[in-house]
Amino acid sequence: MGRCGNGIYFGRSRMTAKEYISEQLENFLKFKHIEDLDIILQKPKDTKHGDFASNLALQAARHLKKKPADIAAEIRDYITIDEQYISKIEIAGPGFLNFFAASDNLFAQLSQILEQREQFGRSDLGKGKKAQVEFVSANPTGPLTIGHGRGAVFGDTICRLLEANGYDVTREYYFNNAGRQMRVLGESVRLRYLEELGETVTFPDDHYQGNYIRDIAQTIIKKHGSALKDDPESLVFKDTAEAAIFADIKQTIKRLGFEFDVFYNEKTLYDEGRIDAVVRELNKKGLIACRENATWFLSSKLGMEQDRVFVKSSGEPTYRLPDTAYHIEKIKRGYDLIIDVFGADHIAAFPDVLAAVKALDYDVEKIKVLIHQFVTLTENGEKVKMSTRKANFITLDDLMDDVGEDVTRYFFLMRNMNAHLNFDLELARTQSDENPVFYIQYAHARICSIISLGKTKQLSPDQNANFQLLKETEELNVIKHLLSFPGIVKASAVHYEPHRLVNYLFELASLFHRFYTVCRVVTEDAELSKARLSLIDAVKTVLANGLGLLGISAPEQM
RNA sequence: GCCCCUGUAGCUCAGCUGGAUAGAGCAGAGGCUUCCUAAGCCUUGUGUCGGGAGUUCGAAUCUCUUCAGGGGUACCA
Repeated sequence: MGRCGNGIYFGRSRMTAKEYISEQLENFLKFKHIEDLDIILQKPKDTKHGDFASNLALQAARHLKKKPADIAAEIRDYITIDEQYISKIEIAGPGFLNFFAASDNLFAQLSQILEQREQFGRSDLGKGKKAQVEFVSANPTGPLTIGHGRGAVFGDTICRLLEANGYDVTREYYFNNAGRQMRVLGESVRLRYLEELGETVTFPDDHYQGNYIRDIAQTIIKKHGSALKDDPESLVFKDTAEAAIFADIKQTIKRLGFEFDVFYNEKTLYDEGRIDAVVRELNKKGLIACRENATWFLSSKLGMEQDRVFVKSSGEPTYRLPDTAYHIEKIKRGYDLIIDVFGADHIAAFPDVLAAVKALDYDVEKIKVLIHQFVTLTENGEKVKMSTRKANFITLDDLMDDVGEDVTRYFFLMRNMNAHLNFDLELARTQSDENPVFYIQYAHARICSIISLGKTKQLSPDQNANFQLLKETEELNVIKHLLSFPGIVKASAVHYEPHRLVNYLFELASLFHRFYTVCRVVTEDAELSKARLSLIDAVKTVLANGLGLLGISAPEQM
């Protein structure tokens, strides 16, 4: 309502320039009896093309059978130029309509940023709605690695973006501590335990090789001595490992800057009978069959390529069955939005699961599956293959030790999630000073420094400063970019693409640095100084708000 | 074989619902500080937007096809 995309506010009016122009264009369409044409107002790349551009004349050419340029002229004459909103309209190129916003009203909006402060950029898009985001969800077999990092940071940032848009968000971690992996983990610990007690054992290749296994064995020795030596069935090994590894994972996640609200154990689904219920209900729909002692989900009846095994002939369910039960359980909890964050290796798993959920008449439209591509790690120009089992991995903690938490988060967020992330370890380690995150943070620190200098001269930012004095191109470019922040936050959330915000902040920092070299802020001219201090205070606000949404700190000095 | 993702400057990548001369960082070359942090700014070169066809006023963006890379296609998760 109050905010609108790239909208620019005008005075006390509740309508933005964009809304005003849209309304005028709608009226034109009605006047001409043209239907099914969308009004598209773009922010032109080139500032010479105004603040908003419309291609309406080009599109309407088909309907009206006239030249686009003539229609554009007709539209221009049709529109009432209310100087509260627009200063002029130009026709350019093949028939674009370029609208120029009235500058006085840019200033009114700038003032708004200083009034809204940390609220600026937030919206109530998801007000009253509950969202649940499931991510990381690594089984507790080892420390979180760089491979998990992307999903972790991406998931948390999605949560932050949803929260900024008014959603009530639950961060959830789903795990399974009962499968084959975990049995191997327990056995790995037991063998190391025996080794540490001086026994000679053969340690199989397919067991967990990492040093952390030995550490866990040591803690067991401290607590139990050699009492478990002849008890190969003891659950102490697995349980101790699970507890230790989970503690480690939680600590890593805390360091990344967030915490999970819920750790959901897959076992719960069995205990509550939800697994059996899924099979029973699907069976009622004729979607279950037994073949060769296994229970099959007849997904081919629902248009899937092939049927899938839900329960193996051994009696053990495949992952698809509990996943189905889990999603149904989440829907029953009453969320309006359910998000799964998966790595590309899970891409094949969800269509069958969603098909099963849908077959049982649940609303799968609420479920959004976000897939992020892999992180390919390179070191010395060579790809590093990572495997938790082989202990051939770099942990997230290692990474944060090397380059810091901020750089870690930034690195994982800066690229589109459906593109592979090429993580160059050497670059992250040795050239971290050149990382763009510092460029953005430096802009923030610089502003803090200037503002404190202003204070020594009794000059402070003021939302009622005389913004009319801001006339330089560099100043106006900064202001216009600031005003598009709410739209970026919204778009980043709606499309689940945090990298849009990353790019936005980088551009803002760039525009600020340019402004800084051209315009001196603190001068003998008190009025102008105040106006510029207020401007950079607004930049600082947006930088801090934006970095906050990415979980990256905004330092006061560097 | 089939499905999904990707292919844009030497390298790493942006490019929003198709729009007006395709952008940034790094790397290369050169410059800027009597003055608010030089972790900064400015100048400079680079493109068959993987190839081909189509849709249209207009395509890096949509459709088809083809090539290349990654992932999936298990009674593993």
